[in-house]
Amino acid sequence: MALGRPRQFEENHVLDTMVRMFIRYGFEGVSIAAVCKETGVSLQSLYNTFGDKASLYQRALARYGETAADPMIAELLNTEDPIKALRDFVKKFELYNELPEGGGCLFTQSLASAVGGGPCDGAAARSYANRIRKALRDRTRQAHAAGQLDGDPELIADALLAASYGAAVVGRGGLPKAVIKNAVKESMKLLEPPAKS
Amino acid sequence: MALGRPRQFEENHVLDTMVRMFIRYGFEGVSIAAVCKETGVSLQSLYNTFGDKASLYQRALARYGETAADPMIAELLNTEDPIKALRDFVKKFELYNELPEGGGCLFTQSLASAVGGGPCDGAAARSYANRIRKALRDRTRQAHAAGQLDGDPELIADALLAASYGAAVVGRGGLPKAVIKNAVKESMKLLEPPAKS
DNA sequence: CCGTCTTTAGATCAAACACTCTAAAATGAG
DNA sequence: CTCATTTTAGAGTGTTTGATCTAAAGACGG
Repeated sequence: MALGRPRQFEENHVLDTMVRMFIRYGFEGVSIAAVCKETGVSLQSLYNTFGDKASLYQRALARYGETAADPMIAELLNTEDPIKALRDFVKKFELYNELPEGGGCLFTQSLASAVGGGPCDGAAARSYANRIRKALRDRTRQAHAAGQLDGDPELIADALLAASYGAAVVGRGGLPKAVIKNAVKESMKLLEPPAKS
Repeated sequence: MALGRPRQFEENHVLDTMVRMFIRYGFEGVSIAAVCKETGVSLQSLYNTFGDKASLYQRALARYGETAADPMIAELLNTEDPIKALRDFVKKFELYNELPEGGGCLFTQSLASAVGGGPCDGAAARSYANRIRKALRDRTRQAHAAGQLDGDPELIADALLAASYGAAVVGRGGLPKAVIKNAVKESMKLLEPPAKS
């Protein structure tokens, strides 16, 4: 049977552009017309491909998870030395000091502004948060078992999770760069080995 | 001379309602018509009193600072024992676990979603962040001088500042309550006295 | 009661919004 | 080529938006 006219755009490329726009302007701040102009995709094609605006936002969230969160989780889980994995995770907070204009973390924004039951529900961001949390717990438990970590692994994991959202807000908000730098230093203190007795 | 017809609303009461609405729905998610319906104030009166929507948002930010941030800063600065002041500050993070539906911190939301140069610029939230930061530094320095604090006071102050934004996001986003609880416990560890040698 | 000033209420406006419709363009199958 | 199928382009839908305009309502000084 006939396949019809082929698409003139790449789905993932369009999604990446939408991710950037949603991060910069938020769900309500991005109009469908603006997406068309920015991506060059026609209005009807957008609706054919992604459905309505809420679905479009969900697709962007999923794409952001694949391109931004998944690699981070993978690195956190795959680095052999658990304490090194955790320190690398924390070190990355400093990237929020180098955000381009309008840059940031889409999940953090979604969590911070999601209205319950609204069109841009934060369920996707919450799901990823729990995955990251689980990964952090795995690694802190391993580091603890290896004698590399002082204190309760689960407490430390949650402290790092919360700190990551804090860094995202501080960086996006344009607070002094020393804030993240210093917060990273203090988070690193949570990842020090037990004092020798 | 004549004073004209007196107002049928209290400015601060209207602002408080708008603060609640902006926290819940965000800048773009609140329509002027919705504000009129919610506050009972007529459209023209809103424009006469507050100006356009951007000014209205700025007024709401200012009001939020007066009612929410100022008392917190005051308590942080006025509690005699510096280490107690800091611990009370951190303990309050747990309030983000008890947010009403659609509740949250307007400053955190503003920092996380402010678009540069847009109508809802994050300057007010940034200004308050710096005030809180300064207050935290003052108190950590005092605690350090009093021998109540181990580690660099400025680093600890920034770690607490970032942690507070993280807690706001975690609470608003509806992550498990253990996250904030555990993050608070770990933040408290930064506020422990030096080990006796 | 009489002006004068201010606040109200409601109609109104142009622009932007999410979304749909219609028809032309572009491909593969037969 | 011809047909079936899909994507495209662009006009057009009704609604909502932020903001303005006009006129009535309300309170004070005289």
